[in-house]
Formats: sequence, C-alpha cells, structure tokens
Amino acid sequence: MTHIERKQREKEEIRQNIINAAIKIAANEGWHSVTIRKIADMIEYTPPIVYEYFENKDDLMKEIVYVGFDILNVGFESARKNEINSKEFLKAISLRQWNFAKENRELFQLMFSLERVVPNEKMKRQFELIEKCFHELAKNDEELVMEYMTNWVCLIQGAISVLLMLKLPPPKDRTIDEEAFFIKMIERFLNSIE
Amino acid sequence: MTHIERKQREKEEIRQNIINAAIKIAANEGWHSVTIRKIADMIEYTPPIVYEYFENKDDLMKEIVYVGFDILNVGFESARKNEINSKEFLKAISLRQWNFAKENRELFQLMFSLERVVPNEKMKRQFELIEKCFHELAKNDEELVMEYMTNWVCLIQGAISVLLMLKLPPPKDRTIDEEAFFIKMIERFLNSIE
DNA sequence: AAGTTTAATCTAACAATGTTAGAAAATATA
DNA sequence: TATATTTTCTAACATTGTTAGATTAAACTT
Repeated sequence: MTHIERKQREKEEIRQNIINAAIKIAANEGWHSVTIRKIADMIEYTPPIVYEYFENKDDLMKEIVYVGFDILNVGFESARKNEINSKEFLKAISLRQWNFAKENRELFQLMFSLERVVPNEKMKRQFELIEKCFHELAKNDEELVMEYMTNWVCLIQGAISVLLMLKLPPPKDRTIDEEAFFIKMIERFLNSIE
Repeated sequence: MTHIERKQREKEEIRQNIINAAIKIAANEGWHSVTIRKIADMIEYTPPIVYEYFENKDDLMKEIVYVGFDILNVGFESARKNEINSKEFLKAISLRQWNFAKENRELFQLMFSLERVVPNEKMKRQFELIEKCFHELAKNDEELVMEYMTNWVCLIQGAISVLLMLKLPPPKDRTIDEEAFFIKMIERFLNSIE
C-alpha cells in the first residue's frame, strides 16, 4: 500500500504549493491581487483544483494565517531553549516577532490586519507560553501578570505596526534606525518591570 | 448666478452622500463588501455616477481616509483649546484617538490598515501638532523629542489595535476594562517622561 | 416660446473575479 | 481488457469594477 502513501504525500504537496503560491503573489503584488486563477497558473493547474483543497478563498486565507502562526511558534519554541530567565526570553521573542514581520510582511499583514479578526487556537497557544514568563516576572500576582502582558503585547504590536509596517514617523527628513529603536523600547519596558 | 452656486452645493452633497454610503456599508458589512453598485443603490443613482465624482474605487477609498483624518484633526484642534499644558493635551488627544477608533471602527481600519500605506498630508499636519507638545516636554532636545514621540505613537497605535480592534488578550475567560487599561497605560507613559 | 446647445444621467456592455456542474481523461481495480 | 474510481478540465454562472455611447433633462439663444 505504499503507492497510497505516495498519493497522500503528493496531495499534501499540492496543498502546500497552493499556499506558497498565494504567499508569493502577495509578497510581490499585495494580497488584493491574489486571485484563484493566478494561484492555479503558478502551480500549473486549473482554478477548480484549488477548491479540492480549500472550501473557498476565505478558507484558504484562514489556513495561510495558521501557517504564519506556525512559523512564529517555531521561532518562539526555539527561543525558549536558548534562554534561561524570563526576561531574556521575552526579549528574544520580541526580536523574533520583529524579524518575522520584517521577513514575512505579507503574512504579518494578514495575521494582524484590523479587518479580519481571527481568534484561533494557534494564537492562544502562543499567549499561554508567554503568559508563563510574565507569571514568573510578576511573581504570580494575577493582576500584575495581566497588566504586564497586555502592556507588552500592545507595545510589540504598536512598534512593529508603526515602525515596520506603516512607517509613520519620522515626520521630517530625519531617518531613524527602526530596529535599534525597537530594541531600546523593549529593553526599557522590561527594565521597568519589578 | 445663484443657481450655479446651488448646483455646486448639490454636487458637493452627492459627493458626500457617496462617501457616507460607503462608510455606512462598511460599518454594517465590512469594507470587503463595499461595492460601487451598493453605493449607487443607497444614493439612488446608477453606478456610473460614482465615476463622475471619483476616478475609481481606490480614489474613493483614499478620499474616505482623508475624511477620517479630518474628523480626527477636528478632535485634536478642539482638545488644544481646552488644555493648557502639554501633558494634559497629550492625554486628551490620546483619549480622542481611542474614542475615534471606538466610534468609527471602519474608518480606523481603513486609515491604519497594514496593507495600504497612505502617507498623506492630513496625517503630517497631525504629527506636526503633536510634535510641538513633545518639544515642550523634551525641552527641545531633538533626540528626546524623536524618542518620546515615536514611543507615544507606538503605544497608542498598539493599544488601540490590540485592545479595541483585534481584541487579542485577555487569554482566558477573564475580562478587562479596556478603556481603563488604556488610560492607565497612557498615564504611566506620560509620567515616565522627564 | 421654439430650437439648440450643454450637462446630467442611464443603458448596456466589457473584462476579471469567485465558484460550480458536469464532461473528459487518467488511474486503479476486477 | 472492461469497469469503476479518482483526478482534472471545460464551460458556464453571478458578481465585481469600469467605460462608451445613448437618452433624457436643463440651460441658453434668438
């Protein structure tokens, strides 16, 4: 029954190809110009094939968001192995998130676009991991944990959105080193704790 | 020649109706289901009329973003009249931005969506106004002005995105008073200055 | 006031999109 | 080799943004 497994693998491969094609198109031309036909073209199939693997376009998009969280989670997990104390870990995953956004702009856009709200399981697992750290830092004071963590999430999200995605300030001709600025902000926040 | 002015006014009114219709549809069904035909329906005209007032859909969207910044600017200007010192003013406009996002979710989405980057004049004027405050707070130390201001922008953007738009945390069943939390964060930030 | 010009609006189409039904081709099974 | 099943495609549908050209309404001229 080995050829059945091969088929399974091939199907899985096509599925992946569809997702990758969509991401690739988005990276080059933006999500608004990702179409089923372009995806089909890229994977050298006809459009209806996409519907063998995904219910519809929205479903495909949802799956792509999951892929994004998976990538992010892998980064987080590997950071956990390298860092000993909670503070270092938080600093590390802050940077991971920055780099993820930098290297996967389109994915970040989709995952945290203000329009489509995606409360998914993959995201929750991420938060649980991070929550543990804050429990340590806040010495299990539930109130404080909540406060620190929310603060941290807002800071990261805001900094990446503003500095990396929207590129709002600097107002004049001045330029700033966004990454250095980001790191400084994170450090200041973590130092302000305890 | 008074009837010519009336015509002018009527045209302006239709233009406004188009914009308002688009916002209304977005408020009810999201931006992705705003179509030219629905807009035309709502203002009781046929689709081509929209193109008498806007080059195309993207142009219409851009104008709607401007409307958003105008509303925000009005709020900022009026805050300036009420508050005496820079800190109070910054606190006030932080709250204005929060309330704007709360009352105009769709507009906020459009203005700060991570996909379409809109570096426009209306936005710049806003920043200039705010920059003055930070100049006062940072005692004209250019470096510090930059730092404070960027920090503030990130904080506001992040807090509103996370607490109000994405509604990411709280992780478990716990609920938090987002607005109280937001105010606390702003106060803490402003107090940390100087 | 009638005819003419100009402006405002609509009808009807186009190409591109998501999506689906059913045919055709390829593969597996007997 | 014949049949059943799976995979893939063709051809269509409705819905989108958009435009050209017809039609109607308004304004102007004499």
